Amino acid sequence: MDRSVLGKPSSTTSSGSRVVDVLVPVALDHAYSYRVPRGTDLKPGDVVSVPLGPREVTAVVWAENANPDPRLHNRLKDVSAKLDVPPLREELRTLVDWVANYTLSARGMVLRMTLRMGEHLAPERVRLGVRLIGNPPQRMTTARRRLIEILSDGLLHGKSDAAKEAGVSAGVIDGLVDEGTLAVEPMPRALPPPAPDPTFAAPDFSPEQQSAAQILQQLAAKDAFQVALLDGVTGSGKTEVYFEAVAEAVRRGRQVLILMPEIALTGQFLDRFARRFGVRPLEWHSELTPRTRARNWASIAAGEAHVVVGARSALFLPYADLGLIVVDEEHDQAYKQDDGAHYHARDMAVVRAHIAKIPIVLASATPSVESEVNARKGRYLRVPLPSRFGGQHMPHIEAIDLRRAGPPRGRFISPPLAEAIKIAVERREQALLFLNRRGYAPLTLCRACGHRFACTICDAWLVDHRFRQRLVCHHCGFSMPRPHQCPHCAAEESLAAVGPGVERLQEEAAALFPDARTMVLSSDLITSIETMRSELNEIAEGRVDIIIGTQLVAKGHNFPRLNLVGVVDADLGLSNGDPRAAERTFQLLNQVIGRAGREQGRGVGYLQTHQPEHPVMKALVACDREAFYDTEIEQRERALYPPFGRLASLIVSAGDRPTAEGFARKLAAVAPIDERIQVLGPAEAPLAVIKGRYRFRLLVKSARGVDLSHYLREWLAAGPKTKGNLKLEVDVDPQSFL
DNA sequence: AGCACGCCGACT
DNA sequence: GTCGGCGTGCTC
Repeated sequence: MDRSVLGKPSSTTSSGSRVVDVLVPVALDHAYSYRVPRGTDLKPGDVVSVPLGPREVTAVVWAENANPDPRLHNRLKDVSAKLDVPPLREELRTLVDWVANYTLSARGMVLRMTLRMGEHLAPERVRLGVRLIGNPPQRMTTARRRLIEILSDGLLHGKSDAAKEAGVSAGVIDGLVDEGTLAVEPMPRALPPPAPDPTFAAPDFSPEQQSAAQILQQLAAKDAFQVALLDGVTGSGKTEVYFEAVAEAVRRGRQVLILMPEIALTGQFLDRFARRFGVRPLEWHSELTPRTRARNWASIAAGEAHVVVGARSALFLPYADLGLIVVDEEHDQAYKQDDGAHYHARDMAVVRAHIAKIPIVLASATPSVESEVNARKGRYLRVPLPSRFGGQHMPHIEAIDLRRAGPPRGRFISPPLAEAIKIAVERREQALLFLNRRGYAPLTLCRACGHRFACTICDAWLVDHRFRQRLVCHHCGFSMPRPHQCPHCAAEESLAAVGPGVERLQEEAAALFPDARTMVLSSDLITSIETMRSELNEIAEGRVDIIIGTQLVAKGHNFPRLNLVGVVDADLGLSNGDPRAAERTFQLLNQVIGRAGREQGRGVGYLQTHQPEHPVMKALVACDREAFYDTEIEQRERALYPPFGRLASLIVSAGDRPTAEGFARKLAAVAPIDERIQVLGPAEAPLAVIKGRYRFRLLVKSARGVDLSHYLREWLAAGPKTKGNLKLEVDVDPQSFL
């Protein structure tokens, strides 16, 4: 039969087998075609195993292919197997395509994020159990007797559990099986964990909280896309309020995703959830073991997991029936992923909710300027929680003008702040000193010749880490022992630490308050989520008087006896020329100071600053959030910065300066002309060299409604091709300008 | 992203 | 003579 005459679409090759397009989880944008073995039925979304070059990969059927490319004629391979997991729903496949298109990343790399389950997706290993079925053996030994004793109830015991309990090896069991005394049987599958119970503990709300909770609950009761901005000050009970939306979704039998900045995934939060719902939610973050990861993945896909609390990667999981998304601390920078695919999990969460036609709650005490503008324009539903719960007061905030009341040379705690700490410690309250700088000192120099210690492969100073006894580069991780001699002029013991880091601050605090117990909380001193959880517990139990922390301490932990927060260098984030510097500083300082006075007493915050007249400081001191947003929004609007315009950044890097610069210039020269789009640069990137790679940046700026991704795609397709060690990184909607 | 293939330095 | 460094290019 002549198919072309009939014009009938056909998904069969000349040899008669069907062909499907399969998206493989590698850096490829296009799907590959595979033959479908006879007797196998495959639909889009099915998870399969396919041969790819020399290996087998887990991949997903993306489409039927009626007309396989004839150039592939006999190079088509067969799909190896269809895996026994639920197919990826169309909703998720659309999200993968959408995110890849928007961020200009390969679709295969986005798919990979949904398949992040390790290579452990093999069917749950059947655990073996052992049971007493026959007479005692001919030869009785002490080991055998102990084992039989444990199994004397006639019930099925886990094989390894029984051996462990009896203190014998598995060989003893096998011996008794051969004798007919014991039998080995498969254990029934463990029951799925119990569902969260929406009625487990009814919340005790203030009228204000009640009405906010009611709005969110109504939102969660509808199968419609709607973004709500839950806008509540620190301590207003935001979490408990959005739990009511979660409760409603659970009642309706739908799944809920709660996204959090990774570091905020604390035991405290899980306990709070358990207090409301009777069980802990399912966790998803980078520290899960492969086994747990696979199990959680499967339970999410099967719809057995009801509520998932996860870091940004949890957004791409294959939920069986997602009914609600919550993005906690929606303004947090940690939602932006910058290695590999560049995406903002909060924005992509809104996209997923839109595709799935479900509600989404963004929660924050200091919304991103983007979300604030969306709420002001009515695109998002604002749900306000304006006051603290349970009679708590907002902290009283004061600026300490370092130009007048600064500390003595070489010290960083000003007299007024020191006095306040002294009083707090005497009252047996906690104090927090906040400084967003790891290590002991950000710069080391030689007093004799002025030599400064810089990283050899980055454009950055080496940071003194006294605790580790090393000088460390914060960009590439390079480190060297702290020398005693200047490598430049050979002077002995001439090196001076310049500027403060948290370790140096601890030294100063210990000298000022010798009887106080201090603790440094800094990401480089914390090795895992578990150790962080235990350190936070120590603080919560009151075993620390003065906490000295980097921005790690800003996240949602409750320190019950903390009433004083001192910001050691409030200007730190403002100086780097980044258009988001003011927003970020405002959010960070607001959050840090908000740690004070949450449980008892009235919190006080001190801002050590050289510019008390800066809009950020003024807004913080006056507790006038609106004033900050007003000025910030006005400035963004005037400069056509996001959200009033769009940005993309292209970073060209290479092992040598001329190669990087030359390529960046060639690229800029072929940028298509479009009157709505400006291409700025190339200019040396703010961090001009990282890991020995020279970096140049192009900034693309456009009006709000422009399809920047499309423009970039056309441009890059026509532009020069990268080769050798030349690298081009595209970041649509960049958050950081380094 | 892997993984193989390929072409130049120090060694069982 | 080989082992192995990582540059380059392909994977239906």
